Amino acid sequence: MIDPQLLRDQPDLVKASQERRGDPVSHVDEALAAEAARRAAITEYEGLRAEQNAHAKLVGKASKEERPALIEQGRALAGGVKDAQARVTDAEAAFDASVSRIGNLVHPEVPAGGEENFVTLATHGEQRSFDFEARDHVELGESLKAFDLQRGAKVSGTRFYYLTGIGMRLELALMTMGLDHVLADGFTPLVTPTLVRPEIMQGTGFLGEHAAEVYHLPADDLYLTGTSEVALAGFHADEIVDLEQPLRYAGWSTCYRREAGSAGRDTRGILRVHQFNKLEMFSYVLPEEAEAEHDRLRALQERMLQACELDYRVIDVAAGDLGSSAARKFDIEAWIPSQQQYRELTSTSNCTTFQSRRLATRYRTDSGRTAPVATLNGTAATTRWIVALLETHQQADGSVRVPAALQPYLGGLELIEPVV
RNA sequence: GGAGACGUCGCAUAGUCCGGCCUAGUGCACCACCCUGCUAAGGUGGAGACCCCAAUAGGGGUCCGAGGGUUCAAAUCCCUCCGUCUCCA
Repeated sequence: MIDPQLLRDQPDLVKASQERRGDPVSHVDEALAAEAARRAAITEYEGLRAEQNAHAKLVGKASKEERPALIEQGRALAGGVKDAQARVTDAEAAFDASVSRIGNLVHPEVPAGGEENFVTLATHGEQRSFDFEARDHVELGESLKAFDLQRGAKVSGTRFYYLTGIGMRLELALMTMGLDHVLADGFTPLVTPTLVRPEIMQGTGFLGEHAAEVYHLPADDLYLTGTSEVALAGFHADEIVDLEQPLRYAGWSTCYRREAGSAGRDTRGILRVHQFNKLEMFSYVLPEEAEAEHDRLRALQERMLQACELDYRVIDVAAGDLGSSAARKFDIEAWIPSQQQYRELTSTSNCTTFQSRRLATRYRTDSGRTAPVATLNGTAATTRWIVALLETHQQADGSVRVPAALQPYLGGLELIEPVV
């Protein structure tokens, strides 16, 4: 949620941010009007309520003879209070709906424009190509018996798969290597719930524009999370946390995504699937430390990609392609030889205080007040990395070389060979 | 799945039967000061979260797991939900 104080004091700043996102600027004035209406309703209600409180006290102290008349007066007051309270409820709901349409204030350095207007911050490696016919990850996966797509579809439908044999081991190796990286960086590892209550889903912002992406279990009114970011952001909801040291968590969980609206895209293989595993970093820091933390998450991600000997670029995602909670987002995309293009392997977002404001995660300032914390998240490893790994390290004979850093996680295995 | 108990301002508890004296008491912890020759004891005072108005001070409202209801008035009565615990299966 955007800071209402900022909205009031510097609406032009918020409008400019909306503009850069390509979102309607008119939402700002609408939210301002709703905010004013809300405050007016509250002021009116509180005045009436104070009057009623004072009157009720009189009744309590009144003598038997005086009571009937006073109670009669109280009855009249009660009606007014009830009406005023209903107006407050409505005004707050309207304000809530209105303000939730406004995205986080975009960081000044974020490039304007849409998906294609990203800025490349760094590249690493060489966009590998081969002097033989490169196989795509599906072909490799099948010959290595790393996954089984047909049976995945048979059992669960399209975009489901089994990881089999070396594929299953590769995923575990990647996740475990990621875990070792985050542990070395001081993150506390967590296995998180993957079913969450509506208010947590709502609070983390995933029921906004991407509501159709989320699986819902109506019988229990629970949502399946598309990332452990949800459970990690909810972890300290309604708490005042101590940020003497940053709070850093790494959540290991299965993720579920409906992939609504992506019909026809990446239908081959395990690039875009309904279910996968992910190790997700999540940091709670002081607002002034958020940018440094963002760089820290990105640096860890780069170390992971480098350990896997992948070719990649880091992009500064354009304003129009940011999630509503993110002020800035860096994606790291690995080179996929069969596609001759970069594909996202990690993403890290600085949500500043936007996410924590709705979830009511606060810290104590030096002056003793409470203030919303900054939250950041970033991928440490996911199932999708297998795609880049297989394709990048394939060899002419169809075998796949295991990067040195990953070998210890596969019992020292140096080469993955086709199963005949 | 069945039966029951419980959920109070950081922690622990009182209050709930019988609505108004609850502006939610007490202990511990916390902060400031006093006293004390000293990592102790004692004394005095302060202190919650959220919101509104004024914006220096201050004033007001909301919050007793959550949400409804009854009432002039709800921590207290009623309903629904959530959670914790105990026993049974």
